[in-house]
Order: sequence, then structure tokens, then C-alpha cells
Amino acid sequence: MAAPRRTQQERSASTRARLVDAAFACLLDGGYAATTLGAVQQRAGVARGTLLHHFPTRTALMLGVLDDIAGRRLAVLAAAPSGSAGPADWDALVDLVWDDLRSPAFSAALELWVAARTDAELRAALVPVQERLFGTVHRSVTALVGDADPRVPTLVQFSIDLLTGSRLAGLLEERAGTPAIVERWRRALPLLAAAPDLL
Amino acid sequence: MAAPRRTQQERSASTRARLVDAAFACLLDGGYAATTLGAVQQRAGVARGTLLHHFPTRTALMLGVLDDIAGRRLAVLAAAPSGSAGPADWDALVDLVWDDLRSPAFSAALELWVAARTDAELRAALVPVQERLFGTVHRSVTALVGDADPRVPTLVQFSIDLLTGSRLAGLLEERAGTPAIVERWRRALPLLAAAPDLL
DNA sequence: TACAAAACAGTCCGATCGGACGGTATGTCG
DNA sequence: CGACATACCGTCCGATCGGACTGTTTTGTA
Repeated sequence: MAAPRRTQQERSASTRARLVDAAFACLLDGGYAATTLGAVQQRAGVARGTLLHHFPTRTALMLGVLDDIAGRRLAVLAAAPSGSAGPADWDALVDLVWDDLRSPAFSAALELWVAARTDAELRAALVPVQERLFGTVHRSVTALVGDADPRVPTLVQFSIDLLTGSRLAGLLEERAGTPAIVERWRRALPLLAAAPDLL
Repeated sequence: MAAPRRTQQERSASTRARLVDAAFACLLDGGYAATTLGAVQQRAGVARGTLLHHFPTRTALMLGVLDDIAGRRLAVLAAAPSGSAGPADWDALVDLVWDDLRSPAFSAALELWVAARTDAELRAALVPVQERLFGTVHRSVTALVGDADPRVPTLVQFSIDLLTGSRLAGLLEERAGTPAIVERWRRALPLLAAAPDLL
């Protein structure tokens, strides 16, 4: 063993991380239903009892994954360059959102999301996270573009929703036209930003 | 019994329909995982053997539901008024898509969709249906708007994707700002349609 | 009216699920 | 160093899953 001495906190955190990572991986390539205690346990190289020690129920494990995903997405946003005070950088906005949507985290989050629709406990935990995430995304992305214009929030929401829908349509199989759509939306954004009579 | 005489085909079709409806309902309020043979059987008021007689496997049952959903959505599109040759009716486009997205069929389809990401057999059956559906939606909706302008397909795709993303965000809990976003997109569409330099 | 086929019914089975539990090793602190 | 807490481990259990199976009723045909 290369780790001769580790504090309890280190041991615990390390195992927890391994479990969350394993669950995330299971979620990604097997979906919510296939993310069973056995599969996660095996993937993490950990005994059954260990898993249930850190996460007393399956839902608790899912919430752990959720926190992890949310944390990572928030970290990405925090690392994004905040408003350069220059002209609204719509390209950067599209890049930021689009990259996020194409990350594995989105697929895993989608699994949890859809599962939460019919699982009260999961939904109860997911809704606040979602709101916090939406709020932060919106704030972070608005900072990228500037908020002098009252139309900015609307255009940001347009972009998020449009790209999300686009990503969802390409979930099963890459849609041929998607890159073109994203590219055209890039060009459409400044037009709308300049349009005088858009509320 | 009010049905004194029914041909085999009628009986069979009726039971099949009951099974599909029951599976659809299960999918809707329990999700994919909770749509078990037992639940469907019980909901349809049918014995186990009957279910497996009509649908030899669970996946076959899901494919039955898929066909049903696809058929209904296609029927709605077929019933939509085709191009009145008047000026592009963007409002009708938004209505058509938005109504479809808010129907229960969308939630059920989403369950199948997400499940298909990690289920090869389901995906193999879903991808062609999806393409046919997308194509028909696009064609039907384009007919509603007219295709004189080469920018129309892009704007149609923009609308579908944007509304889809908006709907997804409101899946767990109605997002407060969603109606406003839809309303603003209604106003944005003609602006983009009139913009000269949008490819 | 006799009979084959198809719809329908109910029971059974191996596999697997989430989770409970008691026991062991490993850090932590008086 | 000894008592304690916490991380880790492996086995067991009731419930439930998908689906195989055999028998019964209903229907169309000869």
C-alpha cells in the first residue's frame, strides 16, 4: 500500500468520492434503473456494508451524485471569465452553455431529473438544487454579457432553452443539423440584441 | 355484458388497446422503471398470461406504447390546418409545438427517450420513429408557415428546440418565467424572419 | 355440431433488488 | 496503552422483477 497513514477524514472522503464516481459512471452508461447498489459497490471496489455506511439508502447515494454534479457545474461557471466590460460577448455565452450541455454531467443529470419527476423524495431534493443552479448559471452568464440592457435576461434564457432542446434532440443520435443550428443562433443573437422593439 | 358478439380481431384489438393505455398511464405516473408487467397487468384488469400473449416481452410492450404515442402525435399534426397561404403564421407554429410539448404524451415519450439512451433494443426502435416524427413535425409546421423563405426551416428548428428546452426546465416544477419566455419568443420570431442578414 | 386456433387465465421459478445486521480493522483520544 | 468511535466488510432476508409454463374459455370454420 502506498498510503501508510491516513486520517479518518481522508479515508472517509476518499471512499465517498470513489462511491460517488462509481455511481456517476453507472448512471452514465446504464441509466437510473441500472444504478443499483450492487453495480455501484462492485464498480467502486467496495463491500456492500461500506456503501450503506456512507449512504444509508439508494436515494441518499443519488443525492450525493447530484451534489457532486451540481458542485462541478458551479465550479465551471465560477471559473468562467466574468464580464470583460467590453461589448456583449454572445459567442462566449453560447460556448459556455453548449459545452456544459455536452458534458457527461448533463446526461447524468438528465437521468436524475427524469427519475425525479416520479420520485417524490428525489424531487424534493432536486428542485432547490435546480433553482440554485439555474440562478447561478443565469447570473454567471449575464455577467459575461453585461446587464445594461433589460433584454439581456430574456436572450440568455432563449439561448439556454434553445441549446438545451437542441441537445436533447441529439441525445440518442447526433442530429446532423445541430451544429448548423447552433452556429445560426450565434448569428441570430446580436440581431435580437439590436432589435429595438423586443420587450 | 354490453358486447354480445365481437370478432376475434375486435376482442384482441380492444385488449391490446387497454394494455397500451395502462402502460402509458404507468409510464406517466410512475416512470419507466415502475412500468412493470405486474403494474400494467393490474391496471388493465387483465391476467399475466394475457399481457405476455399480446406482448411477449416488456420491451415489446414499450414499443407498443411508443407506436401509440407516435401515432397520436402524428394525428394531431395531420389535423393541423395546412398553410393558409397567408403571411407566415408564427403564432400558430408556436401554439402547435407548445401544445404538443405540454401534453402527457411528451412526458411519456421523454421517459422512453431517456431509457433508450442506455437500452440498445429500445433505442434501435426509437431512432427511426424519432426521425419520422421530427420530419413530419418539421414538414407539417413548415406547411403552416410557408416555405418561400429559405430561413423558415431554421426558424422552425429554433422554435422547436427553444420550446423543448423550456418545457424540460419546467418538468419538475412550473418555472415562473416560462409563459413570458414563450410570449417573447412569439414576438422575436417575426423580427428574425424579417432580418435581412440571417443565413 | 365437432374441432383447431387464438384469446385468456393463473401459477411457478430463478435472478436480483434494496436494505438490515453483526463482526472486524483502523484511526482517535484520555 | 487501553477504551472508544468510526470506517469497512460480508452474509442474509423478504419482496419483486421478467417471463416460462400449463390449463381453460371463446371464436371462426368444416
